[in-house]
Amino acid sequence: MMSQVLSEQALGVRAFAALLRAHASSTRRLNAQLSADHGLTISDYEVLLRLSRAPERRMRRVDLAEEVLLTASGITRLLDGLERSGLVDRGSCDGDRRVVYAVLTEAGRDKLRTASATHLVQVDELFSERLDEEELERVAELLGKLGDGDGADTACAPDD
Amino acid sequence: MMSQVLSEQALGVRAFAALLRAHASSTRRLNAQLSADHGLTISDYEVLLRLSRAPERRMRRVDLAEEVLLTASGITRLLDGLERSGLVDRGSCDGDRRVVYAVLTEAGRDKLRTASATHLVQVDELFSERLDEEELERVAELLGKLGDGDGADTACAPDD
DNA sequence: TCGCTACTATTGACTACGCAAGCAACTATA
DNA sequence: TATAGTTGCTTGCGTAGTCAATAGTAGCGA
Repeated sequence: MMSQVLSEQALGVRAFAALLRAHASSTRRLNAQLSADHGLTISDYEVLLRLSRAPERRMRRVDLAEEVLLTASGITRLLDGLERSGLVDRGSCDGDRRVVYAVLTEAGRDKLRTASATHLVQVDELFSERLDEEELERVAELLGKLGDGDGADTACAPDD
Repeated sequence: MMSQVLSEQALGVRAFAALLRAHASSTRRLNAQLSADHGLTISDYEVLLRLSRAPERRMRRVDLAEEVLLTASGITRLLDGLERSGLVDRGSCDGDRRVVYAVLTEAGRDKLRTASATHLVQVDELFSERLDEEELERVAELLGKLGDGDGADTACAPDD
């Protein structure tokens, strides 16, 4: 009776295994490239990117955390690093003194621009190497359904 | 001219972003469940699983590392934990004294069996909740192409 | 047999997170 | 206003994983 259940489960379980492998393999490669070329992790990049498209290039830390799927403490530490590198600044919020904005600096914008130039090419190389256009579209769509609830905009290039 | 390049890249880049979100969201949830219910991480589970299906329920550490996409040192530390918990044992290899087998113990088999009972259900719940059968098959296939080269057998249930 | 290179495994130092706990500031309720 | 509950952020501590360096073993060619 267990094996009955198991065979029904095989599909989801197989999909998960494939997800684990695809993620490990692609992030290892892209993270290595991004950090060698620019000293950034993928999460760093994602944060800079979100900030660059936010109004006034700033966001509350909670919101940022939610968008890049980190916890509150994760975002604090990540931003510590970006602040030390001068890519992000802190800004206070009139009207609610609990919140501390993360604000993209000029240096941060520059960094994002130069990092994008190589990173986006590398991402696309990796994926186009293995899937054709139709497949890429489909996999993005299906993975979107597996993401956390609100399928936020997931485009990955800075606006300008 | 940059924007030209960017629009061509959008597909792979979007797929990658979706992969990151889908992975973070599903592993966080499943890891939490697996560790709450059984004190195992997903990697622990994967290792126990591979061992359970290997001849004589044992594998060289290098091979294990490659299968679960960890580095050599990563496997050493992971196995340290499983050894401390008595789920895995060390075995030496006549003929090549460099290699140390990781051997699944009886306790390890039991653990894997009981963990599977809940874990597989949870994995499947998560995925079936969001994708139908045809979609699951398709996403597993596409993700398979993104995995590291040799698309090893990725089934996720113990044999017995 | 001696060295040379390749491979397996481990260790130390480090990073990137997560969780739980805590503080400070806001909101609501009375 | 007091009091209670909630939210935003930070901090201490623990864990999982990486990389670089090391040691032991294997196997080869001179």
